[in-house]
Amino acid sequence: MAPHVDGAGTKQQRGIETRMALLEASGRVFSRLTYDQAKLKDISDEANASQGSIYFHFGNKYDIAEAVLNVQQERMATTLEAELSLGRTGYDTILHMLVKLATLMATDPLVQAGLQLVDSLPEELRDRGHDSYVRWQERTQMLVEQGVRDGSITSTETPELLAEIITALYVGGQMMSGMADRWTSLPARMERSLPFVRMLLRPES
Amino acid sequence: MAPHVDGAGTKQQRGIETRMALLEASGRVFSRLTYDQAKLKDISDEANASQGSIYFHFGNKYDIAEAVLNVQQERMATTLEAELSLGRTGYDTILHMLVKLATLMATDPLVQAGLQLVDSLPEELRDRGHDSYVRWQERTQMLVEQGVRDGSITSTETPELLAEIITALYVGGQMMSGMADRWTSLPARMERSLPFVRMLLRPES
Amino acid sequence: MAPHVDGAGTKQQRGIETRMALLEASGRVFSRLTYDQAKLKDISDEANASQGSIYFHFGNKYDIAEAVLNVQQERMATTLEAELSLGRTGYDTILHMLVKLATLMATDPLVQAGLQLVDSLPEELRDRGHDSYVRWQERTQMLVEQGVRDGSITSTETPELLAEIITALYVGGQMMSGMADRWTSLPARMERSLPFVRMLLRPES
Amino acid sequence: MAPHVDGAGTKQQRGIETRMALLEASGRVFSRLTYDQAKLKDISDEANASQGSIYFHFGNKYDIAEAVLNVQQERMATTLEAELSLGRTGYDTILHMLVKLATLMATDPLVQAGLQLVDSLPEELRDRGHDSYVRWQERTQMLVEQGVRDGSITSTETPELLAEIITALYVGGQMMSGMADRWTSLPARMERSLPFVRMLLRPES
DNA sequence: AATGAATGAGTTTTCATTCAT
DNA sequence: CATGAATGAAAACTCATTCAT
Repeated sequence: MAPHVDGAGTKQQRGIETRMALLEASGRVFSRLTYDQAKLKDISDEANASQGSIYFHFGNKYDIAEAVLNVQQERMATTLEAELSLGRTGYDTILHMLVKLATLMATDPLVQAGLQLVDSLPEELRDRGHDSYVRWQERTQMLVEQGVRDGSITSTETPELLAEIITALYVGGQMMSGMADRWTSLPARMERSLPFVRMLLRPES
Repeated sequence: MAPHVDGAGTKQQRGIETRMALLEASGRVFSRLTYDQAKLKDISDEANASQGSIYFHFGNKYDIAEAVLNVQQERMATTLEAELSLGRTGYDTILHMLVKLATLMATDPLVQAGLQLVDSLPEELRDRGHDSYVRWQERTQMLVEQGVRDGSITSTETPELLAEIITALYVGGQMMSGMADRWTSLPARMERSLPFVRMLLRPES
Repeated sequence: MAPHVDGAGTKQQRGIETRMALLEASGRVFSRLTYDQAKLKDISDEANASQGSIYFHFGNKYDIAEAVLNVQQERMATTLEAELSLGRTGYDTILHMLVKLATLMATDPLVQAGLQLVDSLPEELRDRGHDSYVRWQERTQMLVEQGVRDGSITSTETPELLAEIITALYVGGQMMSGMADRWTSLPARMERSLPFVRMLLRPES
Repeated sequence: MAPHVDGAGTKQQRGIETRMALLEASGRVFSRLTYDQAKLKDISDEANASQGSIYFHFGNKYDIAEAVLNVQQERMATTLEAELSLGRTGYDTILHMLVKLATLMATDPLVQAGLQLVDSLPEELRDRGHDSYVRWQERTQMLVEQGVRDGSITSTETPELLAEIITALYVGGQMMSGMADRWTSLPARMERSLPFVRMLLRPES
């Protein structure tokens, strides 16, 4: 069974390496260019492989973009999971989460590719990208609710509204720093935002 | 000499109408699709005109996208100017500006097209789009400084930081509502954010 | 509306000419080569047109093959209709029909293309080609039945069987002469077969 | 030296099995698809072998198609030889031959593959396929001549014409039943045709 | 012998742009 | 001014063939 039918179909060491090289090359290319601007030749050149190898490993352009999106979502989910598993208060988790995600975005080209890709994808995939933003806000809302329960969050606003504001703040910061310097400045920017997130969640203090 | 060279030439009635129809059709098409996804045929069909007419009126694809971007920036600038000319305090101006821009984005397809277009454009134009976000933040910063001078803003944070936060909040909200329902919900969303902007600018109150 | 959406969409004289040139070029090419062996470049070269023009007029390879098939079926149907409308006996009509179709196949490259194309087409289209053979046998059966009614056919075999035999004889002759000399010999071959068809339909005489 | 060069070399058991599996898989695949539609991957998958193995055993695509053609012609020749060696009259041999070949075609996928393959092959091979139809007609003519000599055939038509008619009838039947149900119905169809072949060869009776 | 991986030439398709009327 | 037609260069995709293990 050809690898592109099932990511785990790869049988030989060399195949695994090429597949990964292609994926990382895609990350670098898609983090600079839109789906349509990026040519398969750009990717295969960047990976020092042939154009045919993309077909062998991923099937077509759409599918390699999807693979990139999957990796991005996995890595972000993993980062999130790691924060959630530490047993901290809702409040602490939110603040740490913002910083950790910012750092991930600032350093991981595959994650950046996912971010950049979202709004240039063919319809179906773009919707998948949008969904991930919605789920992100939902996750934030759950953390706010947890924070209210554990007393670490004292705001009397609804968790829904607080999550909406925090998400907007985060997403906006991500956009602005993406435009400015390809997310390099995102962690610093996020640090600067934290006092306001605190003010939002614990207004009295 | 062709209209696209001679911006204010001897346009006849029919020509003006076609040009406008094409521009508005571009707005509708580009607000749904990226620069590359949108085909000139989509636009000419949407405008009930021929593909050739686009070349007569705009020169090429790049130029019609640029025209859309120009219209968007004009309309946003006009809206802004209108708010600035009312002689209100910096604080009031900022709040009103946020709401007015949200309403504009929610209703004007050409403005939406500009928003959607930004991150799928060829390099040079994309940079122009990015610049407009930077100028927006600068404008906000100036308004904050004005608010500090006129006493309507009492925060002790630097105007630069305040402007950064407000801009991120706005941009993030715009992204989220664009994804959710093509900006329909943006005005309502912005209203919900205002209390936080107040808290930001006048923390004691 | 682009011509390839609707064959009748062509609006200008030049367009009509190019479309026809492409169709006839397709006939010549497809009568020599299978669907896959024939390259679009062969067709556009043969028609002295650009490859893009095929896209403009027909949309894609599949559709130009379908257009060829349609023309073949039309021309054969027209020939058939002409014979049927003469008000002859069933017996006479069958004999004349065989000869007329043989002549058509021997002379019309587009009809030949249809014949040659049938068994190298993508699945769906191939089935359409097969259907036309089935309908042909049905038509023959109807003529036999008519001949029995009008007394011109005296065989006591079932019309179904007679039609099956005649059709096989015809189809086999068409195959053999197609292989031998691209259908040039088909009319002569058909003439040689007629006595046997007579013997079949009027055994006593 | 590789098997495909050394037809009778030191094949090991495993090699023989793989080669045969590939050949039979080719039969199944080529009986459904044209030369170009059939991909080597289809064949190796069908044989549960690797693509590479085809090259070891057959050299290339052209050669595996040729091997299929060879097997088809061998099997048909063998069937024919068996009938010829029974010392029957020309008349009896012809009738039995038609039935036996029909049965072979109805049951042997490799023979079916040869039939289907003929008119989609690259030029040179296709000609070989066509030749086999010509030789078939010649063989039939020889049998008619034999029948005339041994008195089992009483028609006064020339053996050439009789052979032409019988071959056309056979080939046509084969085409029609191939289209209808992949040759399943061919033996029954042939049985139905026999009375007419009799009428052809012995008109008085 | 066999396999999975890799290659690259060939083909179709796409579509911005140009052209003739 | 406008249109439909035509073009050709650029891409994606396909897949027979070769390669390394």
